[in-house]
Amino acid sequence: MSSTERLQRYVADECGSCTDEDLSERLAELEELNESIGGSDLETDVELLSALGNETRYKIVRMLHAADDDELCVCELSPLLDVSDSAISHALSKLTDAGLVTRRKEGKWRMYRATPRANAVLVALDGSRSL
Amino acid sequence: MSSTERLQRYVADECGSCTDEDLSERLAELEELNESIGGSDLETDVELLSALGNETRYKIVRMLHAADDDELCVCELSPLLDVSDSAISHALSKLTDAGLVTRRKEGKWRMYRATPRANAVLVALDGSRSL
DNA sequence: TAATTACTTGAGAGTTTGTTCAATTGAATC
DNA sequence: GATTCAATTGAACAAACTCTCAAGTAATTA
Repeated sequence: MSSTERLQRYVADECGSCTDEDLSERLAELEELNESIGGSDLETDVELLSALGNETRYKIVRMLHAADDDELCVCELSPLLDVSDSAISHALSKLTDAGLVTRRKEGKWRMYRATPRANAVLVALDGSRSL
Repeated sequence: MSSTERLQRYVADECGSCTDEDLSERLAELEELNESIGGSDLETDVELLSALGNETRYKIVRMLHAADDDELCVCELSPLLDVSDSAISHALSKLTDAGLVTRRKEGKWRMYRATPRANAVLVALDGSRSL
């Protein structure tokens, strides 16, 4: 059974009948919904979301966000996270790739800061918690 | 080398010196940053983000979001996703658990709708794309 | 009531992830 | 220049994920 046959039965269920034209029309409508995803830069968004969807990385970004527009170095993050420095470094690397944090060298220290996009997502999460 | 020793050297680097009291103070400040995460319901947020951080599930939520406040049934999602119905069902189940979609029975069809929180997160992603 | 339909569920295979350990880089200090 | 220090990188491996297939369930239809 193809998935469009099922859709045809669904449309028939909805509308009383479903010609092949009706089916094509509905498929076109759905295709349009799908097109609208095109404008959303799927790959980038999924990378961002999966980067943030991990406890260690989420905590890091939360801390940087809570630090307002201040930077923190790895040595400041480390005491509050119960994973190795190596794990923190891997996490920060992934977060950087995903566009959630930026990195700056300061002598032998590396300073990290949450990006505006990271802040926007966290604000949205906080604001939508009670919806 | 403990991570607080390194922090002590960092604070000394910043301020010229770092007594044990200075160190305690800085640690307390960082602890406060960490406390502020408490109010964010870490587990729920991470579950939500990791649920959305997958191509199949992201596409589904995007389609439901693009359908505005309309519901879609599995049979409408299926033609546009190149995975099995079973995979779609697994995906929808995870999205439901994460609070991103709601489910309703309508005869033999199952209707899905994006939650307000899902919509809020997608709007934030769209709005922050150019930041 | 037997068959069909629309999905869901569970098991299992292959892949990806997240962590640690060991080694390395680049900067500062001795 | 050798050493120390902060952080990164790569390898390795267990744990978690994502998909498919096969079987199951609840609703409709014959």
